[in-house]
Amino acid sequence: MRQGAYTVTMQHVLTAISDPTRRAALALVWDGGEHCVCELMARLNASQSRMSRHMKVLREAGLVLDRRDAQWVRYRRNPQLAPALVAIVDAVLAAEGVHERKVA
Amino acid sequence: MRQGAYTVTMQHVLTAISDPTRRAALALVWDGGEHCVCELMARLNASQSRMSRHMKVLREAGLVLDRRDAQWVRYRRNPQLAPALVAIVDAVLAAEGVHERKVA
DNA sequence: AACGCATATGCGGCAAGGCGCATATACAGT
DNA sequence: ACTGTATATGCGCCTTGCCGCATATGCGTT
Repeated sequence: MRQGAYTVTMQHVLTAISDPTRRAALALVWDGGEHCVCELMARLNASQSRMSRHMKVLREAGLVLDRRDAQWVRYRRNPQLAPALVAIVDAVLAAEGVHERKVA
Repeated sequence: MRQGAYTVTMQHVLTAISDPTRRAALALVWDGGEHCVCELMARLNASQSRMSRHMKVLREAGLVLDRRDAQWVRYRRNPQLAPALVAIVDAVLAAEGVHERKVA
């Protein structure tokens, strides 16, 4: 049945966005564009293995999709994400966005 | 400054709702009423120390408030919670609620 | 085929989190 | 004061999670 699988996904989503670095990566990818790991590494000041692993978690939670493009792997927001889960991500990113305005 | 403190709270909130038992407890308390630990224990089938600790995490995240009432401690939703954080909780609880309808 | 760049992953260490058990604390009733 | 009920917490165990390092893999260039 779907119910069980869904609850697991929900749990995965929450676990995924509970890490600051992953939230930051998600925020970058949430613009709808494609971003290679090297870009995310640079912008988030994260090591290669660390970044790669974090993206894996986001991917396995269903939040992002990845695509091979020559030597790069492009990550992008998953457009098929269930609306209820999109709502969660939007709420979280919005809550973080509230402050940075002050700085910017 | 407030910004740092807020980000920490945000992190606390996400950590708090990342646990299934805590989400369930939050859902119960989210009705606006007061609930003693014994009630939550019974309804969530959790041990006493486990329930008490989980509620402590929710309290420290600012999600709930507690009040002594004779031998009981009544927990309730925190009405002062920042709107941006309320939005997160609402989104999460709504996402979970989607399924239980099928069962009920 | 050899090299270089980009990404993924096995491994080990270390810190954080959840739980049960026992105990402490708070309060009410007798 | 003593007992019973309700809740909190110190402690130790065990699991999970994050990270760096080293290595493997995929792909393009020469």
